[in-house]
Amino acid sequence: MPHDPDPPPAKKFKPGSVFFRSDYNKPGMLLPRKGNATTPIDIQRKQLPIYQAKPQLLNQLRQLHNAILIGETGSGKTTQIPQYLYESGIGRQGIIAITQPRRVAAISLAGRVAEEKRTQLGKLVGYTVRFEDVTSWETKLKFVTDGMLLREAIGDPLLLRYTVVILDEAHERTVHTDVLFGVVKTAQRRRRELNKIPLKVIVMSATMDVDLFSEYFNKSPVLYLEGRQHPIQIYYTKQPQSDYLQAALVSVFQIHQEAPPSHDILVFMTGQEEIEALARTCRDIAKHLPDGCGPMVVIPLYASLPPAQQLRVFQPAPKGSRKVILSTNIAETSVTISGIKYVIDTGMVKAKRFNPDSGLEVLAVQQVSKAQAWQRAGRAGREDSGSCYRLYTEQEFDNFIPMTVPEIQRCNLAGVMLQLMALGIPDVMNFDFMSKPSPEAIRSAVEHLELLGAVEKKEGQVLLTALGKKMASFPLEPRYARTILLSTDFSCSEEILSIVSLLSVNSVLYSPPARREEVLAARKKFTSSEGDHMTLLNIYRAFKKVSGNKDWCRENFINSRNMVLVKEVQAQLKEICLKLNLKLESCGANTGNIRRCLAHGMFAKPAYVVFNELLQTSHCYMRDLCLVDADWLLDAAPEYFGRKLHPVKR
DNA sequence: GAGCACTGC
Repeated sequence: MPHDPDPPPAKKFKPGSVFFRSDYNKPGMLLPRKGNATTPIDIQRKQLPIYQAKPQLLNQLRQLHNAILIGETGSGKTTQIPQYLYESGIGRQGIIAITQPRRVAAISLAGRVAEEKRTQLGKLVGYTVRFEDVTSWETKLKFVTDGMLLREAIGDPLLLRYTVVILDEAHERTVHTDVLFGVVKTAQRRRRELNKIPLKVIVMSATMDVDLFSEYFNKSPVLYLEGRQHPIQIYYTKQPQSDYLQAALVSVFQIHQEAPPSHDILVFMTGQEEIEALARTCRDIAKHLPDGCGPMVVIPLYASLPPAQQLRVFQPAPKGSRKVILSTNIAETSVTISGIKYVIDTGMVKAKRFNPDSGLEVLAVQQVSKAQAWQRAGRAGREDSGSCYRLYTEQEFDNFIPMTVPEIQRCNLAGVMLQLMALGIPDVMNFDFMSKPSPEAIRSAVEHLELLGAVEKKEGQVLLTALGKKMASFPLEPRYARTILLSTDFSCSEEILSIVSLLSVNSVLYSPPARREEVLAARKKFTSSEGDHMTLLNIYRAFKKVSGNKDWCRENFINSRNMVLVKEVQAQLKEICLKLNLKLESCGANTGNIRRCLAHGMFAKPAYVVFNELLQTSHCYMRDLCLVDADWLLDAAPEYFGRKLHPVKR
């Protein structure tokens, strides 16, 4: 069956990685249709594919309590459906919420819809994300991150302010979306039982595999919307590739030698190190290309890159040059780059898993799912038709798992379980998850919460303690929340608030490997013999002393963006502490108190150090260590350490 | 002496 009707752009560079063609036959595709920036906004709205379906769509949505909506990128579903509902009076008694997994999406979508409604953002149309609430009493269409709506549900489990909740990007299956599924389903049922205004739930997905959604929401009907995705030609390798990096390199230069220079290439890879290595190799080879082959601009893209360098992916390459972007899966959803004509998919991704027995997190390279491979391919067809070169055979693709395992089945559930309890869910052990986590993962999470004193078991029931209730009010991992709550006992709440803020954002340290010596020299100034936490605290204090000066950050290899985030988190945590009447005080030079407090909050592993993270990559790592005394640990959790340190012989 | 995908409250 496989044949080779249309060989790849070139095979001059190195034979052996020839692709053959397969038809891109995902449903719901339209031929290219160009948008027009000068078209008035209400005409633009009517040109969207969804506009044709508006009457039937509203008819259906008016009657249904639940609906699943499949719409591809460009269908206009996210911006139009909330407006259609509002304009036709559906859900007028309350607010229509549209959830998004990402902050930027919530913010920009709200901006777009406000513009279409010709109103000021924050009036009829608004958004709520962490640290930012642009809504008012007038707001009827509210874009919100799923995590934010979940937090809101702790104060109002029936979501009574809302008449419609639209869960967008549901196919991504973030932990927050998954928990929300259960929360809205419960709220719907309870509101019916209590004779309150009904809650309409619309689940929106960009992929076809929605049986689970439909099944979960009482076999609710599935509605289809045409998108504006352009055709994408898929190519597979004829033979399995033993070295996907080598295969990627060959493919980049094959395309480079044949395709017009204005056609940019996006390569999906797994991480910073291999991206930087391949970038160097590409640049070296590009210097020695035959005549007639244009120059190449190679741009790495991954999340830990400083913002200024991330922005380079949006700059067009100089005329006659080709842009080649080497990216992690950040370009799958979070960063959208225009002008991509070719996608090269290595078929690999780095993903985190959690082992509930050992408490060990594993970050490892693995194969992508089919859904993820389609998502990657789709990045080539955003403005025009494109091509996707898969560095694996069609048989290999057939053996990929259909969908990425939902995050809720891969992560530490301690925070999720605590949140469910705070929501007043009666039987958390048997919560109605759409995709159930393993019983071990649930049990391990509840045990962890028990050790932290957040829950207690009574007559087979798991109950939230007063401490647990306070812990749930912090937007933090439970152990961090507990550490803060304990800090008043050690008179060091000021310091602990700073340290927990530092630990709860991505690293504030920026360490370009090429400048290793300089980095070490700069860091030395802040290093504390008492451990990483104290070092971080030193850095934070120095940062505040210079009022967050950006030059200072650059000179000291500090990531200023993350540092600003630390400040915002710290302010938020402080506010919560004040609401809980927690005394804020500093321990001054008595740093032993800080470490003692850390030991009490984060004791969950071997004695003598407490750590921030236990992670397995090529080796097993403990990150962010802090020296503690063994008897502090025994003092913190006598039962736990009595068992772990002196195992009973049988 | 080597290292860490991506979000979010």
